[in-house]
Amino acid sequence: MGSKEEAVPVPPWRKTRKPAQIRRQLSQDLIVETGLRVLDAEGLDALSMRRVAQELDTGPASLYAHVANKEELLELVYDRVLGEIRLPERDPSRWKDQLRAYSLEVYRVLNRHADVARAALANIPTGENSLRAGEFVYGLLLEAGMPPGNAALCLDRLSLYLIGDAYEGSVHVSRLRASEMTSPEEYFTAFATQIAGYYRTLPRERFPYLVGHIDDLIAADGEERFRFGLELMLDGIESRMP
Amino acid sequence: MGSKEEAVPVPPWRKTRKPAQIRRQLSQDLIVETGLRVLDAEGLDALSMRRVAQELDTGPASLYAHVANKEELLELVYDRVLGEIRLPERDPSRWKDQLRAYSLEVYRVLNRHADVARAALANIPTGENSLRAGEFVYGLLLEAGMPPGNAALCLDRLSLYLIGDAYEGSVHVSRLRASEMTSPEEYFTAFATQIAGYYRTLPRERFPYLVGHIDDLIAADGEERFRFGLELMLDGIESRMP
DNA sequence: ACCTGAACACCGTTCAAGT
DNA sequence: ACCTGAACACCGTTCAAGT
Repeated sequence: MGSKEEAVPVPPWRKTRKPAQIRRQLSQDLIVETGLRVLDAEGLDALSMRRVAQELDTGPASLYAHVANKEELLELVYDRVLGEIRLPERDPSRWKDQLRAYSLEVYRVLNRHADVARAALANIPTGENSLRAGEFVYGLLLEAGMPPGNAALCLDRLSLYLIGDAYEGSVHVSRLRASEMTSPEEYFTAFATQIAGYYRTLPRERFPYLVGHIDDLIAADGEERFRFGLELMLDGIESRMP
Repeated sequence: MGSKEEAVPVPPWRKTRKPAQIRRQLSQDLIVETGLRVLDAEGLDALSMRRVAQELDTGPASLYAHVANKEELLELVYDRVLGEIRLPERDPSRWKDQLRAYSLEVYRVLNRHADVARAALANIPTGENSLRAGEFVYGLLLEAGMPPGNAALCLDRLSLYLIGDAYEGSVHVSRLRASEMTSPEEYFTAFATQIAGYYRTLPRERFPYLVGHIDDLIAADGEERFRFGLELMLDGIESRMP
């Protein structure tokens, strides 16, 4: 009879293959969750079907029972992230403030999961949470009195701006990841001085304005740029509000 | 002695390897040109180092003598495309018209090489032609009287808008390519009716505004959307012009 | 300096076979 | 219905060897 001692560890040369009856309990949610974890930790380039499967202790083929293909997985991950967007009660009398707050909320959510924007722009989102956000913005513009056609265009262009900016930001995040730097600030200053150094080597007679204003060109950081562009759009929208 | 007849075709079982002396005459320009050709014909997904090498009748390793890696190749292809942008003489008294015309020119050039935008947004362009375009816009804004800091932000945001829109367009082009449709118009109507059909299945009580205005939401095509967003930005810029 | 074949360490997806 | 191993047809990049 065996003793009641602690179980002996499995010897390393034994391939501890679980019996076929104990199957992995996969599910779409689990796969999406795992995908997001890989995305957050190591970026879009690391997010492969094989990698997600590995993380779930199975082979890549197993995923295809729950997800049509990689594109669908990315869409699902993206919509999961959009679920983090918190929306207030609509108040059309304060439409501009609310649109600004909404945009900053999206900015923060997308930047929290840097690389997800790289997946977003490549697809036409029709997920639950994407619709929720769209309904909020579109409803706000209509209730504030904008004609439906113009409101549709405003929604479309604002969304493009939010995702486009996040995409650009994600490029920097993946460069930060690739470099050995730790803080975003360190990366930002390193990047800015690198650009500035390059600009200083340019022929002044061909690019007088760029070379002459290097410091102005690299002054603003990502969030300042985002806010400036956002105000450009909001002012443009305002001037089309009856 | 051999006859003077027509040369006999090479038998298919003979591997007609050219003698090692006749080396391929590669060059960076040739590689970039070939890359662009593949991109235009079959899209970004088809543009691989191996494919370009194949097109040039050589192995993928040969490219690395002229190009650091795939990223550099994409940057070079992108800047080659930007070289097609034609710029007028700057006339600051007509800055808004000129900025509009410039934007439409960029729109057309980027859409002519659909997928190149997908390569652009992923990199920080420092090429010759990218600088040329930047100098034009920045100089125009400065000469029109805008303070350097604001002009830098306007340049940055306008560029993001142009590339972001082109990127979005390229997604549709690659879907058009994947489908069996021939004309962009056919694709656009198919896409619009598909979206409309999907929206009609949504629960009305949760998304009243979106479901209630389906036709307004899908009415505008790509260029209309682009122009609307452009005017939003130009108006915003104008209101910051002293 | 430029070019090459072979190799390395990866991909997404399919398919027949299992439960 | 769900899961699996093996295979297919691809990737980008490196490296030692050639000229």
